[in-house]
Amino acid sequence: MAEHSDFFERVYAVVRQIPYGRVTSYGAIARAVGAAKASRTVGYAMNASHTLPDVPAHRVVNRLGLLTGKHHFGGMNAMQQLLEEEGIAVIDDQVQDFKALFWDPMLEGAILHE
DNA sequence: ACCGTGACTGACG
DNA sequence: ACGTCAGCCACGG
Repeated sequence: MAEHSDFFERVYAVVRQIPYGRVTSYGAIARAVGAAKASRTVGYAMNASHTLPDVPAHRVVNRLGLLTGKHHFGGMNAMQQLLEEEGIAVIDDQVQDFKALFWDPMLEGAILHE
């Protein structure tokens, strides 16, 4: 009874595992779900994730650490504010010390076994 | 089933 | 290092 596509479910499952105060990239999630080339679709799935409370989409940025999707949060600074609440410094839509805050689902073994 | 869109990424100049 | 182009996958009309 998958109401949503399996692809979406896998994406949400990974995003939910993003630790507090950490961030990851769409590409990293895409690879974790087995679709490395579908990074764009990951963002698409995030757009529909607003219906799910356990999907911290604000912790998902592009591979450069830029808040490319902040515009989809309704407010201009909504995404940035959420990140700063977790102790993540964001300047000019750029996550500071992004490399250190980056959380790789593949490295953490958060991959879902089908 | 075809075409357009998109919260991306990698390669090239 | 920065800007631009093309490729890629999934969803909606």
